[in-house]
Amino acid sequence: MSSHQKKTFLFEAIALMGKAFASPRRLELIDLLAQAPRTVDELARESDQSTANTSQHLQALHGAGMVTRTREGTSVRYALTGDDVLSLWLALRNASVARLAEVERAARDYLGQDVEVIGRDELIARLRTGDVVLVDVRPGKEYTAGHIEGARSIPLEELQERLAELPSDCEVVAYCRGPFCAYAHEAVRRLKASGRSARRLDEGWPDWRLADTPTNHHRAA
Amino acid sequence: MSSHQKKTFLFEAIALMGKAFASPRRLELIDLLAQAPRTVDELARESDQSTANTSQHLQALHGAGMVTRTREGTSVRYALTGDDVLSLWLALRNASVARLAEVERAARDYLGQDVEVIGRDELIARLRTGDVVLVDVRPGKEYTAGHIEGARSIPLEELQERLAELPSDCEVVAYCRGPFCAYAHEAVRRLKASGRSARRLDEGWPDWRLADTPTNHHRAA
DNA sequence: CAAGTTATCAATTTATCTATTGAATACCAA
DNA sequence: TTGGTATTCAATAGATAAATTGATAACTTG
Repeated sequence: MSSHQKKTFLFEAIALMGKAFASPRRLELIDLLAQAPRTVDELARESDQSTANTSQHLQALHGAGMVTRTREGTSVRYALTGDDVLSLWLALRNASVARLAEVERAARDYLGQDVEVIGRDELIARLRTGDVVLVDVRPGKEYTAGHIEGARSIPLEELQERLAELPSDCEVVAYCRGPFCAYAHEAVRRLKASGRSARRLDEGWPDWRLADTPTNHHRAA
Repeated sequence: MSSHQKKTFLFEAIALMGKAFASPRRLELIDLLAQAPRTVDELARESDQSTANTSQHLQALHGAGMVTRTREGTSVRYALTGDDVLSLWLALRNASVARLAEVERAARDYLGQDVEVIGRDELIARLRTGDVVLVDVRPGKEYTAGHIEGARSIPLEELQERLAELPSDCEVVAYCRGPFCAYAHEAVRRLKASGRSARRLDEGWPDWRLADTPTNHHRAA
């Protein structure tokens, strides 16, 4: 076999993983799994597609080495294989918004009116001085699977009725799944409508966690 | 338009970039562009495919925001859009070899017998004490487009006849395009066959350069 | 402006991918 | 063992993508 043919096989093998990113449906599944492992059924409901279809996409992802599957009684729980895969997804997400105007437009359209943001460094400083309260507005299960240290969980759905839990004399910072997730945007809008001072963290939990472990993200986990 | 429909549009937009990674031919082009900008004709020759086909793939990459095109007289020069795209490609390459056995196998098969490697940190230390000579065995144009500081250019093709240029009393370290490039492997094998002490650097020029600028690779360049 | 090079376009064929449907399988609990 | 739930399989139709071919357009040089 010629040398160039061998090189062709190599690129074909890499493309096995590349193909996994070619379908919007699969990207949506990856995005959900980036927050927490989930069963097929949960994924199907949350991504609004049929169970059979979801299962097939998950098998495609499994074939590309991007997710692991674990049987749990009657259901099967899928999870991202490791931080290298997570970081790959985040890199794609960030590059696409930086380089494709249509992504930027679609994101603005989905997220609605932008709200004031706070960056990582400022948040860390303000958490240290204690004049800010950090709120995780994702669903409870995702908070349980992992969250920023010092954050309290108030899922967006419960925000309205649990307003009293938040001290009224200090600023609220909300975060959610990431820059393309609407939860934190909506939370800040609601908080402001209730007369609170609020901003959203400009990154989500996966971004925060990866930045916290500054190992080389090119490598395997 | 419903909220979920807007989210669907967002993922469809991101998939525009994801699709770019779905074809082995395109990956080969990206890999070449990761070293240095090139014209359509050069890319077609180096990736061993027709000019028309190459041009079409390049247009696909351009549509995905991953390459820029510049007319230069009678030809058109393509280049990767920025470091975020480069780092995305490296992340895919590294994740695929870590997670897919077929990539690992295809790589081993293409690269042949493995040779001794040296890591980044050790190389830096040895360069400081001066008891090692670093050689860039990529084609001259790629060296010109950028190389590791302190490296000298001896393209693999010329290695045999230029052996005398290398001091015989110190170890030689060779590097090339990256871990999937056969040049450094072959260079080390030839050097050893000539009785030299030689190892290959375990990363290529793009990897080295990105690691040197420890900005967050998730962000745009 | 004519000739030659480089790149792109347009049309076609072939191959691959996606979503849907309905059936089949694996597991749990009674 | 039986019934119920969760997941996967198999088959199909529809949609997309890839490589090839030959023609066209853009530019440079003589």
